[in-house]
Amino acid sequence: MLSLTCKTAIKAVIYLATKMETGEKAGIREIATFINASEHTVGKMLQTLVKEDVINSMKGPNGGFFITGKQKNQSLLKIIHAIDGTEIFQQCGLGLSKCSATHPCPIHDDYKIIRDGFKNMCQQKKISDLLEPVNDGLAYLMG
Amino acid sequence: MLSLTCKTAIKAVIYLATKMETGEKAGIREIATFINASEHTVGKMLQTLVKEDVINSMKGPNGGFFITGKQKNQSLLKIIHAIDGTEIFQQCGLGLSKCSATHPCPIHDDYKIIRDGFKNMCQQKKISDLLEPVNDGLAYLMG
DNA sequence: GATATAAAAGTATTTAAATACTTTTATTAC
DNA sequence: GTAATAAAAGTATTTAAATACTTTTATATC
Repeated sequence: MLSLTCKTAIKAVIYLATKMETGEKAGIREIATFINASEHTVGKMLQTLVKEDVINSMKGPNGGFFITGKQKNQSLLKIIHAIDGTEIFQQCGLGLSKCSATHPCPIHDDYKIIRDGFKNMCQQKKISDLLEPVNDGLAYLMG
Repeated sequence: MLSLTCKTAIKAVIYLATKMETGEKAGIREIATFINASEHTVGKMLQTLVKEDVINSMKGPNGGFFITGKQKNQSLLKIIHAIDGTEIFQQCGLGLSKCSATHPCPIHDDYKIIRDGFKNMCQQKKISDLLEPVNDGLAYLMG
């Protein structure tokens, strides 16, 4: 459902959030290493997140990417929309282009329940929620 | 989550099931047209479904693809496993290769609930269940 | 058994996502 | 203001899925 880049984005933002406490910025290479992803993919993806105001960046020496306290309260959905677009939770389970309640595919209602459940979960989970288990060593961003 | 080919496969099998009543076989072109998919993709995909005993085929004049009454009682999951493999409902929501209860990603538990719910739905739905609304003109395989 | 039909099988191309590379721009420190 | 640093931006390549094309095999009909 989510693209690989989107999953990478979520991990990168959580990583930035773990750095927030110390006020440190993180560079592309550092982030890519920590979440075990391609530097190039991470670089491009971070650019998008900056444009969409999910995170911030500074160029130059001591520059890098960082996140504010306000941004830490953003939901997972915000990241997903920034990377994979806003249509992602509308799509038909069988790929019909115009699937709807009045022109449903055979699994329309059942799939909608699952898809909406996933969307709700992503809407409720804030970056700050996901950060805690990582900080406590109870959850991981790689491996 | 499911590949495009897998969604095509599900629609193709439902279409074959609608033909079962009359005992007719359906050719690649007919199926592809009815579910609005590429003939080539459909051809290859049907070969896989035959190998995996999800459907049957006969070569030669009056040949084509067909499904038996027993096969009509197969679950969606059977089709999904045949096309996308059996690992598909094990995968981590953030793409970690070794995500587990003892080495979880930050959304492990929440994602597992969604993923297991989807799997259960696919396990419970039989081809025969999905066929009915299509036969009754209440659900569609294209559009 | 020759012919026609339709799937099976094998190979090639296209497409979109992911990854890689290069150049430009902004910022800091000296 | 020069040099160094790091992101931004633009372009190119790789990869895997999807799609397309070609040849072979099995079956039915005459």
